[in-house]
Amino acid sequence: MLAPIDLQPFEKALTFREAAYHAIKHAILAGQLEPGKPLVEERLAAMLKISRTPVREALAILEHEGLIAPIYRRGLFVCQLSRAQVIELFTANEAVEPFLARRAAFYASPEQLIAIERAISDGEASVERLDVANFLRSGRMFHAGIGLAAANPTLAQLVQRNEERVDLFVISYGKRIDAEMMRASNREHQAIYQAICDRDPDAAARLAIYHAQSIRERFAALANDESDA
Amino acid sequence: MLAPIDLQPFEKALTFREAAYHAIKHAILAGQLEPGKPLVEERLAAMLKISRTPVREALAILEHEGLIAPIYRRGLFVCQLSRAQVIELFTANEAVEPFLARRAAFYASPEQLIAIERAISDGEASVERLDVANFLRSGRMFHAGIGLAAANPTLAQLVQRNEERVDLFVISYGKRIDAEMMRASNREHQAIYQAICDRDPDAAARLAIYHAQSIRERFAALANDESDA
DNA sequence: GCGCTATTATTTGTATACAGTTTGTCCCAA
DNA sequence: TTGGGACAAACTGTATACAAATAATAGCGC
Repeated sequence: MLAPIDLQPFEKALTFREAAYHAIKHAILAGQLEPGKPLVEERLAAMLKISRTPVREALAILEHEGLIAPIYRRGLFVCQLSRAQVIELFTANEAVEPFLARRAAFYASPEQLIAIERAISDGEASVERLDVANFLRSGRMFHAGIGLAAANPTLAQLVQRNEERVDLFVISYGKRIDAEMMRASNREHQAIYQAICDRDPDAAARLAIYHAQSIRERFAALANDESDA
Repeated sequence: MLAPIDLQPFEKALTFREAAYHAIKHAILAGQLEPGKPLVEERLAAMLKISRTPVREALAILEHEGLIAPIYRRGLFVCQLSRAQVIELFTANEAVEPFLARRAAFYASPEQLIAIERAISDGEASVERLDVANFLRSGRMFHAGIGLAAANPTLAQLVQRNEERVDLFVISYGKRIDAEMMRASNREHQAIYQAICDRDPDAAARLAIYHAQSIRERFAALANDESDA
């Protein structure tokens, strides 16, 4: 329990702060640091084998991103999003994703298309292995790829952060994500990708809206199954 | 030169970090900390009469928001946005603002309408006094008001941050903002406000698009006057 | 045995200390 | 006078130290 977080994969970071930021974020999104659980600074520092100072700076950023939440003098906790918050995120995505998909259909370079395709393949591979964490990660890669291809860093970043927060919700509430849900999502990704390859902005935008809406419906159904709020 | 930043107005903040965050951000957006100028941690700490630790945490967040940028081992600098970056911000706004305006026309409460109206009045008062900093601030208040009324914190926050970064550009490049520009912007704000009051979502969205586009054109013209990139 | 209070342990929020790097300056030589 | 190198100063990035506050625990009375 002392070293589940590894600094190694992020050593490319110049500063300990960046390394801690990526490592902690990764641990959260991989489900290693569970929503609702407290994050003890000293423990994280020990895991990363650094001092509390850069850890605190990383945590300040993650807090600002909405992945963790503080209670004054009591500590930080991995966020547990409410259903209403997730709905709100999806609403935001419904505004932004079609815009990005449309632009991606205009601007995507061959390399960017390959990156998107790779994310889709990764997602499909995850279904077979029932690897939910990797499925979510591939979804983030897909949307990040679209964002990059759309040549609008601001909105791309927004979508990426939204995806992360949605995934956090899935991690806490969505134990029962099944293969069929994953396959449906992958099919929609594939369709968007195809429209972008075909340089068909209208289709890309339309499919992106459809994807955002059907994801929302799938998740609403899933959340309704849970008894609590 | 030792105490231009006052911690006083933000003492409501629980932590020094929050106070520093707000104070530094305020100083940047008020033009007291000029774009391109270095931010020395110890100096800021001295100005705020606190230690470097909470200052650094605040700076980490501001860096993440894109208001300041670091050069490794050389220091932090108030961002100087390029014209391309600003165009990109406007493009993002053109996607998001109509969405928010439309929703505001649905959901705005009477109190929220009053807040929006107050922002407009504040902007109009700024024209008379040729107070650019306050004009910009009132613009941010206006868009923040729309965002709040639209009941979508995620997108509202995005627009607010975009506005801040745009204002940063204005501060560095837009010395020659004239009364006519300010008046045109105010007129467009007024029109959007009216549509929201009339509960006319389509008009609100249309006027928001028009506003975003015409702002972009005004700024493009302004930036083109400058010789440098 | 159960509830209440006092004490101890953790843990945060802030300050200070220290090491390494970069920048600027001064001096000397060509 | 100017170019280069050593030295000094300033500043960042990180670690450690400390105080205040909260949570946990033990002891006590009933």
